[in-house]
Amino acid sequence: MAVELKDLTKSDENYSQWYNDLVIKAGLAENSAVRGCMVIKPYGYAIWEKMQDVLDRMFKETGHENAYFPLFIPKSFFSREASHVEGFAKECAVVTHYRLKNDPEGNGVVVDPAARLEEELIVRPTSETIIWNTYKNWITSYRDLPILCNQWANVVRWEMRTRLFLRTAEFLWQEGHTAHATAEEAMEETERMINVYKTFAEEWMGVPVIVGHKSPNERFAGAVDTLTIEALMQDGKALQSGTSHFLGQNFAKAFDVQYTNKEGKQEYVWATSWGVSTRLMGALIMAHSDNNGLVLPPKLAPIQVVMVPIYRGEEQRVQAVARFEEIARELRARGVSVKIDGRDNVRSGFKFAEYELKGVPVRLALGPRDLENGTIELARRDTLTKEVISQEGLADHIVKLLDEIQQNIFKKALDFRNSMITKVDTWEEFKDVLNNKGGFILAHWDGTPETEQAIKDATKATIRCIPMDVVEEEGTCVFSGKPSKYRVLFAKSY
RNA sequence: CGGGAUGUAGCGCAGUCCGGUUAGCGCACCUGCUUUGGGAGCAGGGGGUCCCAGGUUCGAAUCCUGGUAUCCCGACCA
Repeated sequence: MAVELKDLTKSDENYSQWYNDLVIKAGLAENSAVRGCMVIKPYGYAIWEKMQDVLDRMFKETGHENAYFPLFIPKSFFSREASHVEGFAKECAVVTHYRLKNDPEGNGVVVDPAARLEEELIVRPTSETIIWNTYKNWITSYRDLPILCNQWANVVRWEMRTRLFLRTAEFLWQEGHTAHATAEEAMEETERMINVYKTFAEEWMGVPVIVGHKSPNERFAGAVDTLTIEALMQDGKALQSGTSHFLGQNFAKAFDVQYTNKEGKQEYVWATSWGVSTRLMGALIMAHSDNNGLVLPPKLAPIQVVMVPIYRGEEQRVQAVARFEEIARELRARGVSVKIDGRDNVRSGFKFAEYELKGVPVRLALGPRDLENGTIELARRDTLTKEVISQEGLADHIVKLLDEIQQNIFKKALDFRNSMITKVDTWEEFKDVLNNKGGFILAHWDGTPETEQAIKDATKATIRCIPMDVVEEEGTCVFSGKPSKYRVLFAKSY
């Protein structure tokens, strides 16, 4: 069971190996027999479940309901919205047959050629098409609007190269799909949901994000406008962590979804869609982890406090565990999730290292000395500090401490992120910062897709977003020298 | 689909150039004893289609031919 993490040398290509190593060794996930697909292990899934719980609650608080739509989408649906199919067609898994049969030559089973589907089915890469095909039947009058649905599901995008959590062929996510009577209402919804994501990322994951509009090049296929939250990882690369799209009337027109307004006139419905995925797990890991492993924010940690008894002989072990049981009861009564690790077949030092690797925020150790003195050893994962304190008032202390850790983790990530936003005004500076410092770059851009593409070709950096709080400012494009009205956010990204 | 590399025990690797005992090492696993306030020590033990197929040879993990799988770098992307 002994696992050792390679030393993390940030900002070079070792980081991705280190990340991979960490995900596997911390027991979050591993590669599966199917190329590009991932097995999420119980510990990783427990974190995802917590994320789901919180998000689901936030969606419901903003008026949404859950529903479920089919995994398979008839191929013809994809032809309806031209730019949508262009964005997704290349990476879809296609079902062509519905039956296997025994190989006449005796080599196991083969696809039965007689069982060819008349129309192929696409395994959903996203559900706009099947959902809008359904909404058509749900909507006839303004009284039917708005429709505010969310779906928790898996989707498949046949990516060429995959990375655990960040990009897998199949991934878990939620996708909200809403239908509105007016453009204003749909735009409000688009903004509302990106702000839900921002709140979740910052207050629960402890990951600061920048909210903004995607440039046309980076926009979702089929959207009129895409809002994004962009996070910064410790190696200086950006990670798109959630998106919310204003779809205009594109899908309503493609699927002929009209409603009768108060004046008795037929109008097309306005749409939004928004989603976050298990990629958030990647963001969580890469935003906070250190050389000892994961650092989980208390609000999402499956285990918030772990207790490790120190003992010599069975009698001492039982005593320590018994005292831990009492403390655990007090903590659980305060809503803290606790694990007592009374295993006798690994040593305490091993357990310390193991829970650090797994990112448990607080660790308590209790031995004969403590039992005698009424003290206990408390270690913080975020600062890697430990202190011996009195058992008096321990539960209340820990509740406060968990809160403090949550804030500290966020602050640390925020300070780092802020230190990695650089304003540049020349192309030389741009390249220099990108190569030697990394992080976000605020620079003027002439607003053309051609320039954006040229910058990408030259440096691999893309426009992550045009920040919401952008300030109007006269300037010249860092690449083309043409006039620009504001700075946009560039970075290399995952 | 282009460029590069690698397939040897559950994992990580050495051995391959230069063919030659019974294929080896670290971790993990099993047994026993001693240990236990930061990843224990000693002793013993189990586990192999050396990726697959064919060829050369007295003899192949090693050489040759073909296949196949995986990984990395590009293009694609939440």
